Amino acid sequence: MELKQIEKISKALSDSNRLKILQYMQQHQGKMECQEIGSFLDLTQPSISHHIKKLVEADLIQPQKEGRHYNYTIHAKTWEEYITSLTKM
Amino acid sequence: MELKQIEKISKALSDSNRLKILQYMQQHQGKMECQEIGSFLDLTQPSISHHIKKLVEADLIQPQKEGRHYNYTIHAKTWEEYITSLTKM
DNA sequence: TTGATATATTTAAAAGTTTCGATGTATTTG
DNA sequence: CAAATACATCGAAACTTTTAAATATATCAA
Repeated sequence: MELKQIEKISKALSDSNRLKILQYMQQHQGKMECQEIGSFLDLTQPSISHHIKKLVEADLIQPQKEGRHYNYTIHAKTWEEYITSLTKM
Repeated sequence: MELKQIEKISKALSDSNRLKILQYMQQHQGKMECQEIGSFLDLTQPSISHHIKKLVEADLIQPQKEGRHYNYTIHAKTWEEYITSLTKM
């Protein structure tokens, strides 16, 4: 994995709201809907949207549109590659 | 590992200059002197000092004073705990 | 002790991030 | 089609990070 990508993923992981989103996803079979987040994070909808975007851009989660919802799933491959890169580093 | 600590370490890893410092250390038996960094990173001495401080504060590296130098070693325990926390998350 | 070397700290500017209100867009429902 | 729902985008304020110049401190060497 490229250094720039490691940097990007680390940046995505460097905010506790985003870590909480990821934790929540893991506790729900790696899936969640966007609106669920509002109920456990004290943030407005645009802020949540911003955080999710960072996670998507880092390729840590993948969005799937389902009607007017989005469903997000953890992207295990990126996750593994990141961990592998850190381990080798 | 606490969420706040994961956040802090991720933040420390979210800058390519700091990643390069860590890579350099790994390629040199987990050790390096501060001045060596100036020769491969295009940064001034205060900037390098700042980056090293971030890594020390995240407990990713440990400073040891030797004369007028500092020697830094990678702190394997923190590294492992961080990776374990991510894996479990 | 004086000068040189290695690193840290302070200060300030520039750049980036986070947050929210307002508004926009797409999709479903009535 | 109009209203409601889910999410995205824009714009601006507040805050944080990165960087470097200037300065400080500690250690070694002569």
